[in-house]
Amino acid sequence: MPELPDVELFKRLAEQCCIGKTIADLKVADPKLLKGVSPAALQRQWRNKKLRAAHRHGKVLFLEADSAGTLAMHFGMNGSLQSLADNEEEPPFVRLTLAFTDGHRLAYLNPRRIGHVMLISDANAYIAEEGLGPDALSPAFDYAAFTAALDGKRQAIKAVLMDQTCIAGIGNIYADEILFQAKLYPLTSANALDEAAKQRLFKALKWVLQTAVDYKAGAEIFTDRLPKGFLIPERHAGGKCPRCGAAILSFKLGGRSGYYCPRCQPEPDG
DNA sequence: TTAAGTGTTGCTCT
DNA sequence: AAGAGCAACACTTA
Repeated sequence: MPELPDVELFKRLAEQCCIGKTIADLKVADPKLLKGVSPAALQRQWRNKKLRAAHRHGKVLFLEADSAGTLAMHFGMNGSLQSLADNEEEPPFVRLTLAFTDGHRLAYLNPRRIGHVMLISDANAYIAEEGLGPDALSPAFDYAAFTAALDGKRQAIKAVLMDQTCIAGIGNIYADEILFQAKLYPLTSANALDEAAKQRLFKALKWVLQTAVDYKAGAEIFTDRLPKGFLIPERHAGGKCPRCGAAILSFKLGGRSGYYCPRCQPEPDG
């Protein structure tokens, strides 16, 4: 479920096991996911180069190789990154593999093949071309930047939170969580929020994303723990509000399902 | 067996 | 012109 917190963990994984190491080989198992370069050309360019750095902007992970460009990885609906030990068997759905000279591999998985891996010259150029807004967790995205991002937006606040050109990193699930923690009705128009609501929303945005990163980083693989009081585990039909126990309701926005607590997140005036 | 699903894009209709 | 809705993408899981 790669929204910002998940991609942040992929970035840390890459930093822990790959940065500064030399790429012995690069294998593209699924050319359809590769954009802007052919598998053969990428392999030629990246072989014997060092992986210099990993960066993240919103939901995109950047892997930077010494004098061989940067890979921009988008994980789509359910892609992931895994580190594989020397003789560890490859899991299903691996679409691209970096093999290092120390024997371990970094695998990009994507079961449903929605997503892409693109070779670019520079992360900032990619961000500008894609029109991505500021990264939701970057310190530069402060309260002033947040109110500026919301300025003049008449859409539902949830739609604005998920709009990657407005704020980068928030998807369907974390948008619901942030609105729940801020006690805001998801379909309220963004320009109907008063100062107090905006401040609550900004605090919830930073707190939810940072907390999710911290908890996931501390959790064992596959346990995916979240602190008490999060909506996410109850985010389904029949769920109960973790704060007040009311039945969680669902709604649709732009074809996506959303969930909220009608008691904690009441509809304004209605 | 059918439907829903974490993301994005592009088209259509207001 | 902006905004909303929808299908499509490819495939798994409930």
